[in-house]
Amino acid sequence: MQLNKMVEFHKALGDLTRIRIIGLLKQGPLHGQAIAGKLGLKPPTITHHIAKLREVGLIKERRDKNTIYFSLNTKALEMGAKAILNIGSGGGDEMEMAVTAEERESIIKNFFTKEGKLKNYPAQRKKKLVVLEHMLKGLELGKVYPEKEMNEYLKQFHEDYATLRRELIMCQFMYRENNQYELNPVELWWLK
Amino acid sequence: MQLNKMVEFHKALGDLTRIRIIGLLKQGPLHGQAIAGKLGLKPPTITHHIAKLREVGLIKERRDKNTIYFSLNTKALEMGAKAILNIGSGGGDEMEMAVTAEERESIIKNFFTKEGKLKNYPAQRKKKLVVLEHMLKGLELGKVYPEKEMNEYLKQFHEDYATLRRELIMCQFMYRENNQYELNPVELWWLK
DNA sequence: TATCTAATTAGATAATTATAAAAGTAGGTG
DNA sequence: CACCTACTTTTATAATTATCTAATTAGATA
Repeated sequence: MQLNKMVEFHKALGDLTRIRIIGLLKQGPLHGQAIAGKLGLKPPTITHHIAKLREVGLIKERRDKNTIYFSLNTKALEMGAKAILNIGSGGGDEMEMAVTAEERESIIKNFFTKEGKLKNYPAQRKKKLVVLEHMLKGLELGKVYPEKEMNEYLKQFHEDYATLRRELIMCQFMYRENNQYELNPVELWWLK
Repeated sequence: MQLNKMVEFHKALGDLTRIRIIGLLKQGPLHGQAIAGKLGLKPPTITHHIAKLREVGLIKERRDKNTIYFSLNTKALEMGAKAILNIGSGGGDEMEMAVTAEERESIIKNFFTKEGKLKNYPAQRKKKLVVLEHMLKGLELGKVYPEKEMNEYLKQFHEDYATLRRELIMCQFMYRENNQYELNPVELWWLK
């Protein structure tokens, strides 16, 4: 995980109110005013904290009439919590830093054809991450993809979908559970 | 883990400089000026950050002449990181809050004889925690205790050392690794 | 003792942020 | 349409904190 994301993740948990919200949501979905009531705080404060948690992918939400039910993305919590344990083992040259929007654009232009095919696979870790992220933009956060569907999707970028699939897992952009694939929300919170 | 400790733990990790320090120490011990040099910061800044990390039990140190070598307590990191995953499952009535110094003193007075023997074992979780913590004050942070020595130590409080030993593990004040016992620095950072 | 080195403390500044009051928005209902 | 409810945005304030410079402490050595 990129260092900045890791910092944001722990910053999100480094607040008593947000920890208490997590404790509440662990027991099941709740709407904003219910959270405010249980914690003795005002609704705007809850909005503020939910936004912080959402920014790091910890919140799922479902709307019912006027009421929004917030729930905890436990998978994201788990992956985020464990990320610090593997710090430095990313095979990277040193500590990873954020990539600027310009760099990102240039990398994508260099590695993809006009038709969107992957020309070749970057060796440099930083570029690899940008390329993998780019290919995930057509997938949906929270949706579960069977292996066959995953293969079909990746084939649009390159014949060797198996390598791509493996790389996605290795870089932790996706995780696999009994042959089904899902986006890792901790790495990909920026995807809408 | 007490909620406040959990907040402090994540606050400690919610800073880019401290995450980078952890990344460095993961590779081996370093002294203050070396860390400052590698990160491009001044020594006082490193002192500041090391103090934050030490407060939550993440730093071990060894002195050699004038130089202090800091290293990472990886076990503490691991236990702290995983604590959030078990939030709410502490069997507690609700969210645990800090115990005041007065409460603590009163609980200890009630459950121990003048000679330091444990009169009976509290049922209420809050009191249980205080009692267990109290008995650990004679142990050393970072030291490894063989089972036999552990039993001897606990016998000074109660004949039924096996129950005490089990409770210490269950409440995560200690952890066991191939029949050796060690204090959990995340729970017990306040011990000296 | 004087001196050197490494770490810490004290004090100052600039940046971040948790909270709430007040105003605004968006969807649902009479 | 007017009205209600739930959430969000804006703005302000108070508290926290990351960083530095300058001064201080602590230990080792000559």
